[in-house]
Amino acid sequence: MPRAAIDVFAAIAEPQRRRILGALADGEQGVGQLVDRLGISQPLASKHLHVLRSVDLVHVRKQAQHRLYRLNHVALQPVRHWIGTFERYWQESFDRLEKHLQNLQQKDRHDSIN
Amino acid sequence: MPRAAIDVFAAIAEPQRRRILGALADGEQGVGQLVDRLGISQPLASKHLHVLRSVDLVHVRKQAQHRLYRLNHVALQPVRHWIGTFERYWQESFDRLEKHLQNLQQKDRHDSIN
DNA sequence: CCTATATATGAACCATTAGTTATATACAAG
DNA sequence: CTTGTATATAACTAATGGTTCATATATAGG
Repeated sequence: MPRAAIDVFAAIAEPQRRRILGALADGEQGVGQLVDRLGISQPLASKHLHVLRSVDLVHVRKQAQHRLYRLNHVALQPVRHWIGTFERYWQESFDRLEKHLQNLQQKDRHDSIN
Repeated sequence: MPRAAIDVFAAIAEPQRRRILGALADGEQGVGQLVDRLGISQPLASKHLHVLRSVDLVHVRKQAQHRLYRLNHVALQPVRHWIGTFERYWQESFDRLEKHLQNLQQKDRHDSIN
C-alpha cells in the first residue's frame, strides 16, 4: 500500500507494472484477466493497479463486482517530454509530434483503445 | 554501490539522476561541477554517476585527476521505444522519428552535445 | 440472509537503495 | 616523497517498496 508520493517515472520503473500497462494496451480489462494473463497474484495486481491509478496511468470503471481498468496513455506525456529535452537533435520532428499529440488529446473521449 | 541489475527505467526513476542527466545535457562536465550546480554531496554524485554509467546513460573520460562525464542519449532509446508501443495512435509519426534517429546515430561520433 | 465471486486492504517480511560520514585511490605539483 | 586536489568506495542508517498471506469489502444470485 504505497502511500508515498510516487511519480510516473517511478511507476513505470517497475517491470510488472510495465507488463500490466502492456496488457492494458490490448484494451480494457478486469483484474482477474490481468492475473491470468500475467501469472501474478491477485493482491499484487490490485496493488500495482493502485499505484498506476495514483499517477493516472489507468482509469477504472465499475461493472458489477468487476473493476475494469483501461490505459490512459496521456499520462505518459511527462516521460515523453523529459526524454524530448535531451533529444534536441531531432527536436523539430518532436515538435511536430507534440502538435499531433495535442490534436489527438482533444478528440480523446471515447476513443478506440482496443 | 548498487551491484543489482538495474535497468534504464529504474535509473531515470531517481529525481537526482534526472537532474544530473539534465545538467549533462549542457555538455560534458566533471563531478565537481555537477556537485556545485546541483548542490549535492560529492559521494552521492559519484554513486549516481556510477549507476548511470552501469546502464550506459553516461560515458566517462579521464583528464588528469578529473573524470569528465558526458550524456549518452542513445541509451534512452529503450524508454522511447517502450512508450512508442502505447502511442500507436501517432505511430506513423513515430516511425519517421525512428528513422531520423538511426540516421543521427550513424554520424554520432564526436558530435556536439553542448 | 447466505453463499459465491471479484477485488481491495492490512500486516508482516525481506530486499533494495538513497543518503551520510569516513576513508581510500588517483593524479599533479612541488 | 609529501602535499593538495579530485573522485571513488566502504560501512552504515533509514526509508522505501515489492511480495505474500490472511482478511475485509462489494456485488450478484439464490
